[in-house]
Amino acid sequence: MTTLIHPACADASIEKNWPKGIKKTRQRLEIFKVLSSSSVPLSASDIFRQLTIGNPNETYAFSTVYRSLQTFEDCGIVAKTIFSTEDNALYELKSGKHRHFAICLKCHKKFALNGCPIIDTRHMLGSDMSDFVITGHQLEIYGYCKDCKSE
Amino acid sequence: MTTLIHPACADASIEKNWPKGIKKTRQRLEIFKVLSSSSVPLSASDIFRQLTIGNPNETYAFSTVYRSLQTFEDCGIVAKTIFSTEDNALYELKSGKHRHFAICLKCHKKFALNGCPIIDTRHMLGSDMSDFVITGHQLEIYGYCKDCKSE
DNA sequence: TTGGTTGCAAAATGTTTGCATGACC
DNA sequence: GGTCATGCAAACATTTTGCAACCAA
Repeated sequence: MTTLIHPACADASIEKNWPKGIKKTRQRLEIFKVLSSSSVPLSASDIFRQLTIGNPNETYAFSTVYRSLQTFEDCGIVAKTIFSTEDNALYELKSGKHRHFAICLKCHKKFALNGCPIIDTRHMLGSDMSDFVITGHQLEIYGYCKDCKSE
Repeated sequence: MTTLIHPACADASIEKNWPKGIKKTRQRLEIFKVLSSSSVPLSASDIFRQLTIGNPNETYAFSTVYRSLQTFEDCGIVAKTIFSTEDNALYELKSGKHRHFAICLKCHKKFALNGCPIIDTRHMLGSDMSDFVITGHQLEIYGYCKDCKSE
């Protein structure tokens, strides 16, 4: 269990994006790396699997994954989402611009969409809801992907 | 455990909307009634609670609630949704027009929105996804409601 | 009557927590 | 060295399943 210069530490984006005030542990660095290398949101099990596969001689606990993700979320660098097609939470690094996904109802694969439709969300709130403060929104598009639509 | 003319059976909307081919049991009728009397999606526990409170001398099983909801969903009269602010599934009767909700991030109350923004979802799919077949979408608006925004 | 439905209990799944050990700063 | 994070196991919440008894059609 080496604590020398860990490969993950060499990554410039980690140095730059690491939240202030939280310890840089081997586990958190690895989880961050897994997240940053994925183009779609991952479940805790996805992450755990990648950790153990990628580092067969290290040990990881599921609770560490959950706690690290929670910490990252509290720091504002990770977004937790529950899609309607899954029954568990998925996590992704927050990038500057938020994204939406098209999700296949059969294979559950997710496809990042081009940007975000300019929705006049204000307009949707009735006059009786003029005091609701909008901070964000989530949009998911459902359907069938290329591989599943023919079946 | 009377099986005479049950109050729920007298309700015209149930007679009219009941899916063909599934048995009309006391439990299913009561669950349908709970769903149809709510303006927001309900969890299985919500429904179970209302069943046992509303009918103290009847017995209900949690599994019956889940199985009935699954049956209703299969028949196409109930929609199951998992909102990102909760970690469990919510159920509602499908009305003709689909709805969206504004959800308070603090108290998790849901407010039905006025209709649906006309989103050009097709436009969001890149040219590489021209063979994705869109069947629906889900939109949630997040923020803080009147009672929570000041805190 | 008969197959579908229920209640109960137990299992499966995803997530959280308590606590002693261990690692970062 | 002191504090915070980890690993492990156990708790927890939600949902699913097996099975015998029961009920609607």
